[in-house]
Amino acid sequence: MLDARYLRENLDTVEARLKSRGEGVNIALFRELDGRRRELLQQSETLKALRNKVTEEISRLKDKSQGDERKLQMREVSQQIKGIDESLKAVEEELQAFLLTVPNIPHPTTPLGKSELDNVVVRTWGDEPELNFAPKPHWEIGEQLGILDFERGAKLAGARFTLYRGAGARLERALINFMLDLHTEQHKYIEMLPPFMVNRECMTGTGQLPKFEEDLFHLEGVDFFLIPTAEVPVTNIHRGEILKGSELPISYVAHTPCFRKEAGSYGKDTRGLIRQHQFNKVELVKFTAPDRSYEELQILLGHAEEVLRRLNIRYRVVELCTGDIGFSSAKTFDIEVWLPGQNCYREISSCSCFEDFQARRAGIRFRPEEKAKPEFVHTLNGSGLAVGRTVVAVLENYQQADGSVLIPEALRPYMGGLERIS
RNA sequence: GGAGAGCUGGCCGAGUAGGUCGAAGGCGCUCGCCUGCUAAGCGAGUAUACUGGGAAACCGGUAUCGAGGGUUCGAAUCCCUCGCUCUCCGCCA
Repeated sequence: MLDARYLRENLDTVEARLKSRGEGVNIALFRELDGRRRELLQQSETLKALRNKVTEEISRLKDKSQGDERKLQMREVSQQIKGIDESLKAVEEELQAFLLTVPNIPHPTTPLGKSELDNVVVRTWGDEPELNFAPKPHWEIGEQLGILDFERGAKLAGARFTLYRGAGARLERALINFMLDLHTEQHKYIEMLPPFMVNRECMTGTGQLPKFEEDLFHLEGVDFFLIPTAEVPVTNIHRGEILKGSELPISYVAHTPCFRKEAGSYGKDTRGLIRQHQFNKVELVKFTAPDRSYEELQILLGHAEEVLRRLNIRYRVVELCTGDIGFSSAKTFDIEVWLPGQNCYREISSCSCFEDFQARRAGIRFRPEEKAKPEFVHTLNGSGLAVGRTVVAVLENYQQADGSVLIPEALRPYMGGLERIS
């Protein structure tokens, strides 16, 4: 959410910069609501000041009957206040509803562009595997090895659900443990295991609501949502809190399943593990002081990249353009992993700086100094990594001519020493 | 699911025959004094948001005692609804 006061004072700039996302802002609506709000607020507060004053006078009267006349007047005033406050509440709700649908302002360095076609490749790491045969897509490898069962996954739940079997299930679990150990032991993140369903406040805090409700699974009977990413519960850990400046940056890592309806992506990536309704992800989340956030973004990105380096899988880092960054993001780098079976790069991580956008929605602040005024923190997060897609990358990059798959060395300790799935 | 207790400032904790309570007191913290150092001691200060004025320092107003509503001239204090925490019983992984 943008700061109403900032918006009031910088309407034109904000409008121009949101335009680069391909988003229009209803400036006239904002002006009107904001103006009406302040007008009503002043009316209400003036009357309340009067009432408080008279009320205090009444309380000081020794002869109680003397106050009767003023009580009658104040009854009138209270009625007026009530009426004004009702209008005020309505206006504030409208204003809030409006502000919650305005996306974040892209960082000035975020490349201008309309779609993913305008994203910028920042760097590429690693080599393509030398495969002197026609590489297969992971769904063929997985089915032939009997470690991925798409048909039975569909039987259990439906399309976009997969049953992992044997070494496949183990591989998923190995990757989760490998990533968590890397981030906690080497990168010094604190491991968290949050609830997998959250309330509406959390979803609003990180920006999924109110605009993207159709992408979320909602439970029947209770107002809970299944989390689409650990970003939601983990960022909301500090919702409504004032942190100490000295404890920043705070770095959390969490593995959770993620649940997404994938509405609007019918027919896309229908084969294999790429686009599932449920998938595992290891997520990195940081809370930082505003002046450190972009440094921390580079660090966080590096931590996510490190997973693929250790697995020795080729990837590239892409900087998303203004037209492609997410609703809450000011700047985003995607990590795209090379998939020989599909002869393309696929997103495996998305690392973003949200500046104070989520912090303002969720009320996450810090005191720079012991007695200083609280300021909003900056929040960041990135996948470190999407586990299902990492399985895809391992299967496709480590496949052998005979249909077996080598286990990357870094993973072998997590696979009970297994060197090859065959 | 049943019965009960509770939710006050960074923390602990007063405060119900409604009035001067943003809220005693303590701890913590900050600054100053004192003191070879530290500790102890002494003094002062120590919430947040919105809003008006001001270049600013700052000054004023309003709101906030889990959340929302009600009664009242006036509510931390009374009434209602909801949330959360805790204890006991039942059920269950």
